[in-house]
Amino acid sequence: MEELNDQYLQRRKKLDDLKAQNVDPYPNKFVATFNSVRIRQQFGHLQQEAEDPTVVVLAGRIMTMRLMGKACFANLKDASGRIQIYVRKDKIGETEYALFKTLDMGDIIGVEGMVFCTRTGELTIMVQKFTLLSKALRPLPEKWHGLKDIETRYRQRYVDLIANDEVADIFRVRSKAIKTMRRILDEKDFLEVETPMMQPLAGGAAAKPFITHHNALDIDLYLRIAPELYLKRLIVGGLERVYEINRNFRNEGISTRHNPEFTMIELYQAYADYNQVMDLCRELITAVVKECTGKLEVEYQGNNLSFDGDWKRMTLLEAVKEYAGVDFITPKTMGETKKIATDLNVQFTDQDTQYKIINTIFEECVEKKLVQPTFICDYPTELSPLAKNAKGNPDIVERFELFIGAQELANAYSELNDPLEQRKRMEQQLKQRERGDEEAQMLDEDYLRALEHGMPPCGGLGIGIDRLIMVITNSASIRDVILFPQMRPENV
RNA sequence: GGGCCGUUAGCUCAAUGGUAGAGCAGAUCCCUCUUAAGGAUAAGGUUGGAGGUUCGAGUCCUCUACGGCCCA
Repeated sequence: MEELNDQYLQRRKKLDDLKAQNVDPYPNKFVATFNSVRIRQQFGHLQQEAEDPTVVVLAGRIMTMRLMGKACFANLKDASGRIQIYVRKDKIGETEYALFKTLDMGDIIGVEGMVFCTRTGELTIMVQKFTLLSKALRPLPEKWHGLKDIETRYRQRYVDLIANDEVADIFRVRSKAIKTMRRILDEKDFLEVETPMMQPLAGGAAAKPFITHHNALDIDLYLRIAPELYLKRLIVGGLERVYEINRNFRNEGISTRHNPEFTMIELYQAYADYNQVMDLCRELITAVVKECTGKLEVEYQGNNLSFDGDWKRMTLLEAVKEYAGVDFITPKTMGETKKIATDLNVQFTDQDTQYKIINTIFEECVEKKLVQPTFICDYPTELSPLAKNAKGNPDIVERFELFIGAQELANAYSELNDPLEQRKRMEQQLKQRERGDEEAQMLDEDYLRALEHGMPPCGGLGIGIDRLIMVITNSASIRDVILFPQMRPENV
């Protein structure tokens, strides 16, 4: 434990004094009849200096105190907002008032009293009785500037939430966004399911997994990088429409847009293809934007994003042509491709295929320009081992990714349901893995067995929830939309 | 992994290489419509850590920890 400062010691002394006076500083419960927002709703009409005889009871944390001799104004904060209280010696009596004066900012109290409106027009509770509900031993951050230090804000999110009112708003939006998606999918008869987080094979995406160990079984398990292969097993099983909202884990770097654990919604719809999934994707995101912001325009990091109407749709090669200025629609030789990449300062290895290099050009030169919602379609087969080929074109799959604010937000395809083709693709992946590509996928025999039982045609979609929340809350860093982002451990 | 920036009182921030300061919070006192309440007094620091240069280091150098931003 760090060294105790003067303020901590002061509060410890007050705590001891309270106990000596038989005041319980941590009582078991308190029944409130109101919260701050309901008080505003019910009594907001009160004119200046008017009062209402209704007795209200509410609880909250003392955020500010203005002590004036025999009377004190304070502000309480609860989950719904802040409300002013007014405590007067002549109303609560000498002993109680003396006790009130020993309270500190940060203490949690319950109050009972009547609502009135001050001369300056602020709705206030005239306290008749108060109860200490929890003594705070640590001081609050600066009341005007709040808690600014980014490291402390992430490490001690509880202090961040107490001191900076707008932080909770982000997480209310997050909750609302997820509820909206659930509601829409439930209306469409999707079944919400839970599939393993610990998997014997980490499949469904190109990413490095975390490894853990099960002692009783004495086997290594991977934290999942995606739920895809399990959800599609459920499609084989006949559930037809399933979705899961949960964490994925990827053992990669941490940045403003990557957290090792992040939240995805994945959904699969039997008998649909990627075009239908594209409509569903747009419907979901549009509804979330509308529900959370009230409009279809969003200000994101200096750009005005419009979610109204149809969203731009282009193929990968069209996007590379338009935004990187290089035309791969007319076929190029490998030599030409490498020269173009070199000219664009895009790095590649000798083992990279042509499409791999084009994809890298896309990632480096195009993604950052995809600010407005844009569907990129028709990905190369070799980079999409779980997606179904476009009709009559073995090089291209029916797949799209959605980009918003220069970030990949969603990924979807018509799911590959040909078990023999899938085996071939997984064997190719395995070869790449053996050549040292750590992100190439593993061969999952049980998944192939499932496909051999017959999976209906199916469209699948994954949406990165954290990034979606970043967009609708105009957050620059993924850490601002994750309550407890991953940090290097501190020395406490 | 590389580059740049940051780390000073509980919090928010100052301080040409020359006595580490302010506001808020805390303490004591005054104050019954304040709201960043006000007034008075006193107190609060191993300047992230370890070395080095210097008569003298918060400031310059090296290493290191943590964080931020950018690049890979």
